[in-house]
Amino acid sequence: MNLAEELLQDRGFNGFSYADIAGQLGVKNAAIHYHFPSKEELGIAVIKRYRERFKLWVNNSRIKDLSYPEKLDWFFNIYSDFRVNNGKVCLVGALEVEFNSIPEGLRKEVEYLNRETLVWLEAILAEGREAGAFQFKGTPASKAAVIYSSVQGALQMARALGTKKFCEVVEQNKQDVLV
Amino acid sequence: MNLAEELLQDRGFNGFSYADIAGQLGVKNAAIHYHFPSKEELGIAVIKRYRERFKLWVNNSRIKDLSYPEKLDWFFNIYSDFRVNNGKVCLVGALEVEFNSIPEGLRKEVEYLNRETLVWLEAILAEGREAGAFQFKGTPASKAAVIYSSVQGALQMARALGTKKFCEVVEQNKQDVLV
DNA sequence: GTCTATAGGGGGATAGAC
DNA sequence: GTCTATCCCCCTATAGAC
Repeated sequence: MNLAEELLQDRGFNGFSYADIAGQLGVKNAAIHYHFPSKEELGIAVIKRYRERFKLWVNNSRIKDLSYPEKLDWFFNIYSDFRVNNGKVCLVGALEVEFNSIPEGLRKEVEYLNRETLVWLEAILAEGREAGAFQFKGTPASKAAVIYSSVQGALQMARALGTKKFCEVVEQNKQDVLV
Repeated sequence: MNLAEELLQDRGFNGFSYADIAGQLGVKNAAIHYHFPSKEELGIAVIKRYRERFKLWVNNSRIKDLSYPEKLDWFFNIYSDFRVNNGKVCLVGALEVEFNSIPEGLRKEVEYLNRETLVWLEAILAEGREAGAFQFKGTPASKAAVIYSSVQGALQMARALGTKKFCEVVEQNKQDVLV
C-alpha cells in the first residue's frame, strides 16, 4: 500500500501496474492479487487509509492545539512534503484528472477525501477569521476551495516549472489570508 | 487533432488511444499513424496548435482592447467553457499529472504553454494593479501562479464535487483581486 | 491516403502447484 | 501466501496491398 500510494502520486492510477509493486517488493504479480484481488480494491484501500490518516491527524492534540496560522502552515506542509519527496502530486488531483477512466468505487473515495479536506479547511478559515487571525473576502467555503485547488494545481505546475513555483503559490496564499 | 485535444482533456495522454480517434472518425487505426507517426508527435501537434491559438487570441484587438477586469473574465471563461463542455480539464494540468510517464518532447511543450499563460496573466495583473483596477498583496507573478493553479485545480475538483465548486473558485479569485 | 494484417509489448486477472 | 503459467484484452507501431 505504501508503494501503491507513492506510484499513484507519481504516475496516476492508470500509470502504474501490479508488476511495478511486485518488482519493488521482490515478489510476483500474483502475490499482490492475493491481497488485493482487483486494482480498484487496491486503490480504494489506499485512499481509505489516507482518509483515516488525515482524520487522525486533525483530531490529534498536536495539531488541534496549534494557532490558526500554524494550522494553515501544517496544512501547506503536507503538500510541501509531497513536492520535496520526489515531486509527488496530491492523490485527489491525480485521480480527478483520470476521473472518467477509473472505477466507480474509486471515484466515490476521491469525492469523500476531497469533501473531508475542504470541510476541515473551511472550518479553520471560518474560526480563524472569527478570531482575528485571518482576513479575506467571500465565504470560508469558497476561500477553502481556492486554497485547496491552488495547492493541488501548484504541485502539478511544479513538475513543469520547478519547486520554486510551488513555494510561490503557498506564500501568496498565506499573504492572501493572514492579517 | 480536435478529437485528440478533447480526449486529452477528458482522459489524459495515457488514457486515450489511436483507436478512440479512428473509431470516432470512421477510419482505421493505421490512417492516423500516416498523419502522426507516433503518439508523441500527435500530442506535440495538439499543444503547439493550442499555444498558437492562445497567442492569436491575446494579440487580437477584441481582447487587447478590453478593460482589465474584462480581460480577467475572458481568461476565466476559457476554463468555464472547458467545464461546461463535457467537464474537460486543462491540458496543462492533465499532462502535468502524467508528467513522469509522457515523452520528453511533450513535457517541453507543456512547460512552454504553462510559461506563456503565466506571462500573459502576470502582465495583466501588473498593469491592472498599476491602473487601479486590481488590488492584491505580493507580486503579479505569484498572484498569477495562484490564479492559474487554482483554476486548473478547480476544473479537476469539479469532476468530484460538481460545477458549482468550480464557479465558487472563479468568483473567489475575482473577489480577491478586484478593487 | 486508407486499408488489412500483424508484430511485439504490457496490462489485469485467474488456476493450480507448492 | 507465494509461485509458475497462462488467458485475454488493449496498446503503439509497421509492412505491404490497393
